[in-house]
Amino acid sequence: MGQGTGKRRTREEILELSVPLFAEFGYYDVSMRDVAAACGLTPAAIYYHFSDKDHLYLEVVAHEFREKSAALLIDLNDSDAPWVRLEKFVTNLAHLAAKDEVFLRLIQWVRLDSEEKRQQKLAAHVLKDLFLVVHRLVTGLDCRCDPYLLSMSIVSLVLIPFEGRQIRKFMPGYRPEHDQPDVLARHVINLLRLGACQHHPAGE
Amino acid sequence: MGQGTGKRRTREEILELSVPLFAEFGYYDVSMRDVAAACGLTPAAIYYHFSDKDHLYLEVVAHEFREKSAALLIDLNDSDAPWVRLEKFVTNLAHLAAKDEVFLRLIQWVRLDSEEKRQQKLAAHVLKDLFLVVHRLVTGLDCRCDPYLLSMSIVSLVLIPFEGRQIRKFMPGYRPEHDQPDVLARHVINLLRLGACQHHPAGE
DNA sequence: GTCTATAGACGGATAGAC
DNA sequence: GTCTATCCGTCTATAGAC
Repeated sequence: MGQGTGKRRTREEILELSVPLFAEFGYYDVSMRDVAAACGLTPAAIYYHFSDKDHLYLEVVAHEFREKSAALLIDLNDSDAPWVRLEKFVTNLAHLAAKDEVFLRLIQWVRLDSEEKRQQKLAAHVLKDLFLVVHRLVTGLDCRCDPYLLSMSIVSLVLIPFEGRQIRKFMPGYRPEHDQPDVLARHVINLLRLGACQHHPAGE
Repeated sequence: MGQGTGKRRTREEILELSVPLFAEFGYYDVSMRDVAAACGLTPAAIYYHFSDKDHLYLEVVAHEFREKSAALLIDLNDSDAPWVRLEKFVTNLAHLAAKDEVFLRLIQWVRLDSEEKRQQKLAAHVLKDLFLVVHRLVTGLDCRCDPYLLSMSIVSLVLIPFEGRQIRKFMPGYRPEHDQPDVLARHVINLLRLGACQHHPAGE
């Protein structure tokens, strides 16, 4: 192997080791020194691979999304009925959110980004694909709702309970089972199918 | 009026002028110099009123929540039917979220806070009250759902579409009307009452 | 490719004059 | 109460040796 391969490998290692840092602390509260230390390198070495902090951050987020969002499409067969596919997707998303706090927090940081340009890039190149998957699932449902609003609702219903995991423990009515992805997925699916109240006492 | 009143007034002015700063940029990316400049003071003057940056931030968030969360209880009469009260609350929350980006972003910063102690304080003393209001509304609904999960769902459904306002514009299917609080509130209420699909073609 | 060393700006916080 | 002046640490980024 030539040097080119080694260079690429180091670059990827920097990305992978930076992901949890930026996920936990966000852009401003992670210094290039922190990144370098996590990689066992010096700051100067990081600058050899990435022109500046902004480019590093953008690539970190994009890298994490490429890695993780594939898991959401597992088990989604075109042969399944629309509601079955949606249920599988919701369950997959809940499991990803429950397991992967890193992925979840990166989405939050993107939503909060105070630099407009950077946020636009991330929205258009990174988040859009995830949203598109949901949008396609929803349009197959023969729904009364606006597909766009419904897509947004589905993502919100699944992700936000896990985003606020720490906070949620302090809210009245909390029980540990609320942290289980299958419990939340079931709740969301029921809500989407029937609403919050029981209309058919005989059915289901 | 004595000096004590003047001191309290300055202190409150600092709080009010700091709110939009911390809301937009978060804890780490707002310096005491920024706060001082926004108030027309020097950093040393800020330290006369607040012992350190952390205390200032905590009081800023608490102050904003005291100011704004009262608006959510407008029009909520005990004489109304449970579903009417919920609809009013959802509408109020949607309007607050649509109008008041400052309030909305502060909630996001609290959820993302990487300092556990600070986050716990804010969750227990600031967010809890808001959640309690929803929880009480929900328990009056005679619902099939877990009240805790349903409360979380309601808050998510209303707030998150406005939190991601900038991002949402880049997602497929977006139309400007999706930004109107009444449109979203209607969508959420319909979802809660009936689910995403139409079960009663003859009714409603 | 990675290092040491450093420039230059900015951060939180304090001392002491007024 | 608010100021000026300052301490001291950390930040991004670069220059140049190896």
